Amino acid sequence: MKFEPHDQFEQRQKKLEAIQALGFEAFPREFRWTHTAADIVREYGNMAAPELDAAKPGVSLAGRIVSYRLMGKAGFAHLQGAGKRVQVYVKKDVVGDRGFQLFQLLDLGDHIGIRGHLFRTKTGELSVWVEELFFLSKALLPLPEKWHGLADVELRYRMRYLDLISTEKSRQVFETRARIVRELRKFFEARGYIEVETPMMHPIAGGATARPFVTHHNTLDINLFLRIAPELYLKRLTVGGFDRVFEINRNFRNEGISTQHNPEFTMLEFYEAYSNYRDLMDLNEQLFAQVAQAIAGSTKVKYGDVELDFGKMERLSMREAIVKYWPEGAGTPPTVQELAAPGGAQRATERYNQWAKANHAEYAAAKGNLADGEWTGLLFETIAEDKLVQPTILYDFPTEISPLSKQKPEDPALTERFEIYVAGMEIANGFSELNDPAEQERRFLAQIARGGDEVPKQLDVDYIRALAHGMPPTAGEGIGIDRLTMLLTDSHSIRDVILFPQLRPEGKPEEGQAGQAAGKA
RNA sequence: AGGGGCGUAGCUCAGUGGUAGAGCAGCGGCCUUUUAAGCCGAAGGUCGUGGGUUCGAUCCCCACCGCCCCUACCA
Repeated sequence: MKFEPHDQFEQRQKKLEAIQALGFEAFPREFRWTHTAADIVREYGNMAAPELDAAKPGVSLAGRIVSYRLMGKAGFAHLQGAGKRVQVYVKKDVVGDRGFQLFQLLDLGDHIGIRGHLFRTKTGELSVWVEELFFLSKALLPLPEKWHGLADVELRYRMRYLDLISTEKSRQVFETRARIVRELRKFFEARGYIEVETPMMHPIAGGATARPFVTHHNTLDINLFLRIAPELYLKRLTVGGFDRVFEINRNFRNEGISTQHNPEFTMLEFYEAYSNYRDLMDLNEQLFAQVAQAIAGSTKVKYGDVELDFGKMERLSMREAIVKYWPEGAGTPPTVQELAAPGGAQRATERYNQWAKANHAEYAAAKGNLADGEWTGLLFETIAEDKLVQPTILYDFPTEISPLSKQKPEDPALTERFEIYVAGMEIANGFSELNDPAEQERRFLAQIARGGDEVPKQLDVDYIRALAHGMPPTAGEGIGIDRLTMLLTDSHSIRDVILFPQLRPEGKPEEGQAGQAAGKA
């Protein structure tokens, strides 16, 4: 074992030996505490010095030493637990020679337990008058600098444990994330949903358009894909009679990494039989308002320099959004009817691109030959997506880009699908589920014919067969938990809401990496 | 993948074409109500890596490695 900084590591090992020489165990097994730091602050935070002196409330407390001031024959330290800290005061003539020798051998980062009573110091800080000290664990490596903490973002991600100790804001983000997940479970359980877990390893990576990770099962000798979505399994469950199901778990997509993308990310997916996409839109308005209220205490949430209002959601069809956010100066906006006409979306996009070229605006670059619906999707993403800052339900997606959604009865070019956008990010995606097995097969085959590595190579016959056994009319949706957490914690990088975000492995690339056999690209 | 930025002590950061600095942490000493404790003393560095220019490079140039941001793919 050899870690930087060697000198401090060795120094602390010597101290640990000295602590053992005093008769303390190096790695004790337990400490029976009576109060947490939070308990002490909550119960005695407002008690004045004379009251404390009269009552001398007894406490046993454990925690990590995060500040340490030794002054000859007495000293102070702060013990931190679960983000809260309490000062302790250690006096040689109270704790005795052995106890004080132990105190002198402590370092920032060590865990100790103390028994004593509460009092206030001259300067008024609520503190524990230590009567007995218990050694609990040595930090052989030092903590980050006590005032600035850990500022290097790379170190914060790689050594998250240090970030959690020294950056209170970071702790809170992950506590909030846990509360968000709890609220979501409460919301769905209150509506009669049951939570399930479906496979993460799929023989066919379906349910979304994305490049999958491939792995291999030795005994079966088959390749498997880490799931890109749980969708097709959850819908098998609605066939099976689970009329209201949800799953909160990871998806894996072998694509770019950015402030909004991590290769593994957490989705809530839920399916509700006998409902359609309009029902889900209504449900979402309640859901987002309720979660925001529970987490932020208001439906209005500060995100950067804007205030997001989850109390109401604008609803726009995709074509309406294109018309609404058509840039000024790019000529007359197309009408919804023009966009709906054959070739209309392409003509509008070309018109937009002429303007974009001349004005150095974002260009709508089409890859290959696009169908009408793909043009519509492309144009929307180019001119409107990042304008959708306030929570917006965008609905009626083209059929060509929605292979799992049910078509609108009055217009088969469109599906009953919506997405929720907030702060320019896609947060949710839901639709009336396509449950016609023949139509589903036709769409899958069309996808496969089109090709590309974001699309399965083979038909998911098992899924079609499940549909053929009869799936009730169902609406389903996925919500990105990481992005939702970003919104509710004012975080602007997905890495700040994922405990251990994906980074390049440390050290030399050729050493011991899993994918070495693949060689250089 | 393309563009921009960053990389100096364990941590947070200064700095200069002439052999490297502070604060915190650590070490020795003093200090029994401090709180970014204080005071005295000593220590700590292949200035990301490898080339090049130069009498001389941490600094200038090139390549590579890593991280961050933007763009592209995507949720």
